Amino acid sequence: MARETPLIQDVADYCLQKGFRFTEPRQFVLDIIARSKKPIGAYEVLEKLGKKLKNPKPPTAYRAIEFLSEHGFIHRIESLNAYIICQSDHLHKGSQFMICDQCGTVLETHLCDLPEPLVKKTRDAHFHLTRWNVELHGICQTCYKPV
Amino acid sequence: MARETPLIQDVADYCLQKGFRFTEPRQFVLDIIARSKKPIGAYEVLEKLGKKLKNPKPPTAYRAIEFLSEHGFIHRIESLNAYIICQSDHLHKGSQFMICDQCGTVLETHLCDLPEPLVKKTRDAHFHLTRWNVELHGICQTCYKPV
DNA sequence: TTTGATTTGTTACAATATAACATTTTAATA
DNA sequence: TATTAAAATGTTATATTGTAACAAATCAAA
Ligand SMILES: [Zn+2]
Ligand SMILES: [Zn+2]
Ligand SMILES: [Zn+2]
Ligand SMILES: [Zn+2]
Repeated sequence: MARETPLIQDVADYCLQKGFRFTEPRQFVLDIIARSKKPIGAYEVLEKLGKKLKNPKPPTAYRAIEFLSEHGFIHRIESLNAYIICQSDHLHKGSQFMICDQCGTVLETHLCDLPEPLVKKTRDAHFHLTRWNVELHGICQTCYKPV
Repeated sequence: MARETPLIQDVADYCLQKGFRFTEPRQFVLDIIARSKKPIGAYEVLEKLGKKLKNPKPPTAYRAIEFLSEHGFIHRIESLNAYIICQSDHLHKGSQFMICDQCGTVLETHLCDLPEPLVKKTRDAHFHLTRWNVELHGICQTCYKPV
């Protein structure tokens, strides 16, 4: 398959480097999620995947999603049961998203470290942090209409 | 029904004050979630509810969950599809949880305000924040075994 | 005691996700 | 090159989580 975008190339390189196979389902699912402006559900991915593969079933979509997610190329938005391309150059322990509850747009922001007040909470509780996920809900600039 | 715990009494008072009905499904579901040491799924709530009500169906559990959640007495842990009693005296815009991926225990902590680095992100994006949810994954003190 | 709002009961189904096992692909090994 | 074992996919079936729609009951106010 022809490599279509820089992102596809990046993931191809990553897989080559790490010895993973960048198979058709993985490429197509990455492309589908990357092209989506908003978080996209697994079954919508599956439906679009059907234009590229012959009659794919849920596990095909879910496995590719799992692979891409494990390696940080996409993220799951937990409060939406949906997936979005990493907008912060993958491989980070924490994610933070601003989710517009009106138009559905999601903006990922990157903080290298968890903010100190939260770190303090984990220290106080002797909690050994491995990853974090922050989902901020509200109204985006475009949707916001002051009264 | 007899009022069993201070929490039940608190919610009863709140409902009286606000003009909501603190019906049996709501009381029982609150009690079930409050007694659970760990986040509990809707269908497990439903199963336990079956010991109190005659053959309840999913909407009965989900409606009570929705009510209690809307009014801040319980929270949904998005990454677990499960519900937990509010450990921070309800009515807060933001939640933060430490989730032990080994034993499943969840500890809620309270920050009155979103940490400044995150507030700055929302300001920069002109994002109008309404609520936030922070889910910290890791290993709790009890489960942690240093090498 | 009628009325209207709130809440629940009930049926059916939608949406999301995974278990289990057969088959194929791939690259390393013999 | 033929063999093998790991990785990945195909396929079938099903589990899990959540909701739409409408009828019936409850409750408090008019
Ligand atoms: Zn990212
Ligand atoms: Zn918006
Ligand atoms: Zn709380
Ligand atoms: Zn633990």
